[in-house]
Amino acid sequence: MGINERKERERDAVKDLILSAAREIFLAEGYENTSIRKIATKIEYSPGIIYNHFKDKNDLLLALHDKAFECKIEALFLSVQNMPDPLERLKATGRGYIQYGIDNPQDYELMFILSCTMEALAVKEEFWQDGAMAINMLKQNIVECMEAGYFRKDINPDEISLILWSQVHGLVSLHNKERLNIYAMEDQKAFMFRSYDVFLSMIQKSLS
Amino acid sequence: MGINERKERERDAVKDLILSAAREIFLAEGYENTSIRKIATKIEYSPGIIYNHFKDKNDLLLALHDKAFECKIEALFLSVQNMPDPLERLKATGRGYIQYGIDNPQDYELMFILSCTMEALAVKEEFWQDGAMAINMLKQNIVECMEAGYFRKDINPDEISLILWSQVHGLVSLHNKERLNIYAMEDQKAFMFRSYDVFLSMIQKSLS
DNA sequence: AAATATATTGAACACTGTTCAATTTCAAAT
DNA sequence: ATTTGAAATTGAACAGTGTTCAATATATTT
Repeated sequence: MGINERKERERDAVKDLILSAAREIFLAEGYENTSIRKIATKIEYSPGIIYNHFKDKNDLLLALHDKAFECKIEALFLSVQNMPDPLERLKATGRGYIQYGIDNPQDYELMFILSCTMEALAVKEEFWQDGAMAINMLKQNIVECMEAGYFRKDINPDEISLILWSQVHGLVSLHNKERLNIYAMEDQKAFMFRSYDVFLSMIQKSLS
Repeated sequence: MGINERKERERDAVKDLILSAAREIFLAEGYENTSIRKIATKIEYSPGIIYNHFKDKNDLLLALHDKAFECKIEALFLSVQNMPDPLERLKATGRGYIQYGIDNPQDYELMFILSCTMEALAVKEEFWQDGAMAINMLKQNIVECMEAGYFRKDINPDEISLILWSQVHGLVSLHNKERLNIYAMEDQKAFMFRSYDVFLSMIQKSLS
């Protein structure tokens, strides 16, 4: 039955069309300005079509979230995978996270700030697997730092992972939400990375 | 001219009426569900009245932001003001910040996450003075820790203040936005505070 | 009592997410 | 070739949103 397969392909094509139009609008105009009607107009379909492919708007945004995780966060871990030194890898991951976060504020919001994505997961009674996966990579890296002798053996990887994640998330989100303007710095981003490096040296010193 | 003063009082009374109704709805239903019409209905006025007192919705939310800062953040610094030991004061401030943030997620969003407040300030070409004030208190506290011998003299208070702020903001915002559910902990809040204490001990050890 | 100034209204505009009966499209069965 | 049935698609409708503004009501001054 090749016909059913073709139909399924056509269905998926429309879904992809919706998603890429949504992504374009979302990146250009942000969460607040991404409307069902704008997406529908862009792909020259009726607004109703979107509800044949997604339960609601949150569900559509969750699909964008998934794509962002797939493309970017996984790429981040891949890009440092070849670094043999676990501590250097840990440091580079954080720097890459910050850089990605400030370069892609819309995606970052979707993944780590907006409630709609977590609500869409809750409706489907699903777990935030993308997030869990990323944190596991981080914890694994911390364990490797312990095994390599960089970190004491009596530390708790869960706690350290939360400290590291909170630090970089704090930096990115305060920056993206314009809260760092109160630091009258000539180069705000350089100030962030400098502070992150200080943080890293504190980690290294106190955990060794 | 007592009449003009009375008129001004009446104007302010309506403004306060709007603000307290807005605050009630905002706290109960959150940012997304706080509408001009809901506020107007609650105080039994026409929707248009709000625009006699506020430029737009962002401006109204900025007024709520100001109140939240006035009531809570200033209270936080006051509550620790009497602690003679600067390091203990610094630690307590962070703990108080986290506690306030997770106890008052709506206010926290208004102050440190939402863009609407910073946009309202930008329109008025104003500076985020509330934020700057709070960070200055923090920096002052860090300087006192240096003077008391807790911290090395060669550290940069700006960088350390950003590290401290990012850490607690990261914890609160990840928690409030449901991102910490991936840590399958029996008591998530206890895990946060435990991690914060580990962070503090790291700070203390590495900066001394 | 008339004129002025201010406060307040509520309809209108252009949007929003979502639903659903009606329509179109198209492959399968007769 | 025509009917049947199922799927895809539509677009109007509903209830909501922020915002504007001419019209109205209220209160003060002349």
